[in-house]
Amino acid sequence: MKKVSLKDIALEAGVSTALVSYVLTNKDKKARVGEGMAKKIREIARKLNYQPNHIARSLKSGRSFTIGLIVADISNPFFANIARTIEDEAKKHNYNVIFGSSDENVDKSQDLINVLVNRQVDGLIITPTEGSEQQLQQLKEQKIPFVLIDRFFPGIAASYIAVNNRESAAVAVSHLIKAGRKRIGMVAYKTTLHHISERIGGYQDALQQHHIKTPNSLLKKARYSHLKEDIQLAIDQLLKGKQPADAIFFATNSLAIEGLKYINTLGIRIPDELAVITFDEGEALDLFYAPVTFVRQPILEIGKAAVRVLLEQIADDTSATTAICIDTTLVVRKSCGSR
Amino acid sequence: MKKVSLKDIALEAGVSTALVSYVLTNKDKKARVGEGMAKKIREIARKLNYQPNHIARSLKSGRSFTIGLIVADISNPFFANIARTIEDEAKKHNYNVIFGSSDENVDKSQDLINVLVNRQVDGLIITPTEGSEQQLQQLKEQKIPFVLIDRFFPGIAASYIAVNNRESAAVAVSHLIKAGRKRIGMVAYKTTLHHISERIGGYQDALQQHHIKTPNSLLKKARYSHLKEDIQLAIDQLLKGKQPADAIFFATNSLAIEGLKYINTLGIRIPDELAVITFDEGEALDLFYAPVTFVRQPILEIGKAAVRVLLEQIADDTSATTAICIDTTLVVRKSCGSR
DNA sequence: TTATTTTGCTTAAACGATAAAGCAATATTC
DNA sequence: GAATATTGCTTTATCGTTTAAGCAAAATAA
Repeated sequence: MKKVSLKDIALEAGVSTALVSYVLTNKDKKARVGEGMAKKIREIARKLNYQPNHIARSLKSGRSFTIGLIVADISNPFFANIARTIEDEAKKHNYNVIFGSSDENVDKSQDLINVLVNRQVDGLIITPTEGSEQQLQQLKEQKIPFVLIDRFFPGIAASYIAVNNRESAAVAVSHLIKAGRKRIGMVAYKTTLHHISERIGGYQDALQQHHIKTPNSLLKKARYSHLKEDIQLAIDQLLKGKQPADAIFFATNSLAIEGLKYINTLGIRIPDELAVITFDEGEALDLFYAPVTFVRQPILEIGKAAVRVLLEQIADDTSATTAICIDTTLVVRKSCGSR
Repeated sequence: MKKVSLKDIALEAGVSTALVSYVLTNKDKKARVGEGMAKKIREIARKLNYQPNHIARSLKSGRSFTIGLIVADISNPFFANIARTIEDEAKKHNYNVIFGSSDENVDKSQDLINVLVNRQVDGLIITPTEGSEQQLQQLKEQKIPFVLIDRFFPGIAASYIAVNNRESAAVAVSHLIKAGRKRIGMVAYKTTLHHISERIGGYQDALQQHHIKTPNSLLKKARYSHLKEDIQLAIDQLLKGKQPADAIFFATNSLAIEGLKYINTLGIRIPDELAVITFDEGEALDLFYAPVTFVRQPILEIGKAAVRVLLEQIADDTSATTAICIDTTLVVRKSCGSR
């Protein structure tokens, strides 16, 4: 059974396809289509179960009503949740989402951008990877609307939705300090990405503000590509010295989960022997025997804002950028001990 | 800066668009294009950074090289992981993925199918919701290729990728029995979906096989729409009677996590007071103080098989269906006690 | 040298939908 | 009754790409 097109309806009604198009896009009044004929066409369309061909429409209109979404990894709960809110929000505006995972890899990111742009997405929501500045620059030159989420490059004027990473990190670390911790370590990614630098900056701000001298050796960085090994090494180093850390601040979800898995195997009790605090939530952190205190990023807001800003940009067509910084909340639970 | 089209290249090279098309789709030999001209065209294309318009191509070819993916909820790790493998596998074949979440809701599912079909996806990978039989029937009538994952309807001839739910459940429950548990409860979804029925069937098979009389009251069903309340009630009922259950088999990931959260608040120790086993993995279950024994569904295989079968079906165009049943593995950890 | 083949390109139609412009026939105005 | 406006539809061009068909000019064969 072939797909039903305007032509089929036109044939059956004995009119031109133009007339059918006018009626089915509800321009029948404007196009002065006779009432009787309009009704007849609608009926035939229903009878044949006509479904407009979105591709043909896109070609004509130059708009695909599709958003491209590039995240680091769609199987990471943080991104999956963002993807979900973006999907929902997009659908409200009759947009669909094509997604891809960059794995924090510049080349994959470029590939994805190419593919999505070739597919004529109307705009992109991107979690940019380290070193992807030129890619964004190119998008700007091509006047393809895009919005960054989770991170951005201070040197590149682009719309983005982010949280106040520095303050949030400082609040988290201050919380550890107020809970009586003296030797606070941090585990971050080895990256130049701004959001991570800011979280590290916030960690250092808080220590300094409370006049806690902390050697640089308590700041550990793990490679994305060797997460497990690097985290284990980092934790070993943090905990096995003469003056072991009494608290660890994890820069993200995945770092915390991987870290806690290892800490579990070491038989170290949280929060008695070690306090733990992290960015991002996750069911794993809820279910942990000492539910982990964390910095909550408002995922729903981020997703909604990203879609809103992107659609504005698509509609506007000016190259003005919008930067949105959203506040986080510290959700205090058991993993930092008394308070 | 407008998008570069074949026309622009043709203009610059002083030839027709047809020639450019032949060259850039590497049909220059077949179409007897002069070597020099081919080279010239390729150079201009590179210089202008020509990117083919995928939409126009799709319109012409009738194929979009896009797969529609409908899952229950993309933010559920199980589906997010499947989505990831489908994305990767699709990309290998130059396909992209548009996704949507049905929330186990028939109407949303129908909406999604309509939207994706209108967008001319070449085929669909679907986690069908309860009551969506007609939707699938309609897809069959429209000759739109689709593959079901996770579940299927025994009454509908369709391609699907699933695991042997019944045996897997029986193996899980037998494991509990061998670990010395006598009163084994189960928490499932309240649904007629086949995979859940099968898991329940497997639970009952195992009990019967080991001649363990178990009242029906130990089988609990939670509504998807009222997960939290229903699970709490179920667990209360399972654990607070005169003869409380000494083990619980959760039919899925989400049930287990929600259940364990509540069990935690009750202060019940796993596995001493209660053994727990579940379908599906998850970081939360790894990080749990008694890492949870679970039935592992080979997500990678499922995703790959789904894409493979779908692409075969798209290529073949016969209405033959392929059903694939994959074995699971029981991953034994701490949550069922001694063994 | 003439006939035939090959080469290198162009023309034109098509995919399905949209929308401006055109054109009769009917209705309204003066 | 002639001039004008309105109605109801069709024609045609367009979006960007593909591809069969066509057509000169050049190369080869007879």
